[in-house]
Amino acid sequence: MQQRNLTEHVSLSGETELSGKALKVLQAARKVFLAHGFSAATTDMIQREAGVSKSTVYAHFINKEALFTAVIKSECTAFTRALHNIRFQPGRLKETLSILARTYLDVVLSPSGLALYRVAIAESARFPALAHTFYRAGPQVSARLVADLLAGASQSGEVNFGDTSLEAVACMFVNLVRSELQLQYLTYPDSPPSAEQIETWVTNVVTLFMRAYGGGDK
Amino acid sequence: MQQRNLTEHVSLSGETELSGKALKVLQAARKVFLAHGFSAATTDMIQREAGVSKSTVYAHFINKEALFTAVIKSECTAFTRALHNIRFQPGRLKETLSILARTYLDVVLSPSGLALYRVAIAESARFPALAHTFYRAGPQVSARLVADLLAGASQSGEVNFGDTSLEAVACMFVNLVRSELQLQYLTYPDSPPSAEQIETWVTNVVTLFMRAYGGGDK
DNA sequence: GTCTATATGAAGATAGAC
DNA sequence: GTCTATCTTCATATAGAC
Repeated sequence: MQQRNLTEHVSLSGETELSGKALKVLQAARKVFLAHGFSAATTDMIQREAGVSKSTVYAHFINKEALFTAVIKSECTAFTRALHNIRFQPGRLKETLSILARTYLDVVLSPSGLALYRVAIAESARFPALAHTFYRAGPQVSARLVADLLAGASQSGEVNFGDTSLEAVACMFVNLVRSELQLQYLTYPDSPPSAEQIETWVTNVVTLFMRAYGGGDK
Repeated sequence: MQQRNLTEHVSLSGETELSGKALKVLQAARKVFLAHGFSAATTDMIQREAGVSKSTVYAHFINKEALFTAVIKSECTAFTRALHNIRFQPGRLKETLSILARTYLDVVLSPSGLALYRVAIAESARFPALAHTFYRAGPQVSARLVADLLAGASQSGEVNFGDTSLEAVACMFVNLVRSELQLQYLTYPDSPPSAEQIETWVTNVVTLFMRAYGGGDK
């Protein structure tokens, strides 16, 4: 455990209580770390952003690493929570996949979703455990969600995956939904994907999967 | 231009001449920046790695930013060159796509390919122009290569893309080939994807596309 | 161009009063 | 817990001799 004597259970989302200034520090750290990454962020920026003094920062977190860890873990938790808001009803697989894809992209392409990806990847050498947490909280959870959906469709005979495992299909789906738009946004941060671009991409991806696996038992 | 009086045309790959120590500096900078990113890398590391003094570094590059820019541009050029080594013959689309996918993954999952991606993304806010260069040199070139291949297959009636544009199909293909294994390697740098994992993934992806678009005119 | 030595500033972290 | 003031280290960059 790398925190100090916080009231308990840190969470940026305010699930739980933390003395006022500690929360301010954590929120400030979130903003600064997500914007600048670990190395380029300074404790001065965080302190200033939080409106507290340096020693208040260090009263709550033993050092910069601990603060970073707290922020990233908290973001991963929030990310997973956002994913679990994705709901779908069985039947009408094509529509369901489209909705799921759009909702997933909403999270992935949100400012904090994008920044979390960037920072987790950038710091994977220095913070390997955080990178693992990120993978499990994001890509892995998403693939699991899609796999559950596909399992239902498979049982009802709506789809036929041939020799490809259901998990592999789910994994391919989430990767394909995410990758190109995310990469474009990461490399052109000033030109976020337009709503039309997103819609076209989702349509193309869903069409690809329906052409390949749709049409039921063969 | 951010370099100083180099003999001419910097290139890490040794295309061209640069006074001995300047090349040493650039090679050292490559190693250090790709390993640590921009902020965590220090000119001390580079100087030590190159076996020269601080002032030798600054005799050739006006500052740390210029050195970083030179390194990343050079890596992007090398990346594109590696991609253009991908050759394929028309006909036998499925085999050709598999070969292309494996060769592409070879480049993307190489230590320098992976590091370039990580650093370009991590520093896209501070060096937007470099991020653009990276996107064009990597993902964009790859998609173009695949599009050219698919155009041939489409003309010969080997495939039918329905309402989806050829460029979109090519883009989806390279993204799907890359994304999952790259992300796994980025988040678990100590467990590179195994040969079997790569083979399975490529098979699944190629199968997906052949099921969706193969079988010729419909 | 290249070196040694150094100026200058900034960053992480702490001391000690309240 | 919180502040102001400060310690210490280290990073970028330069000066000046050869």
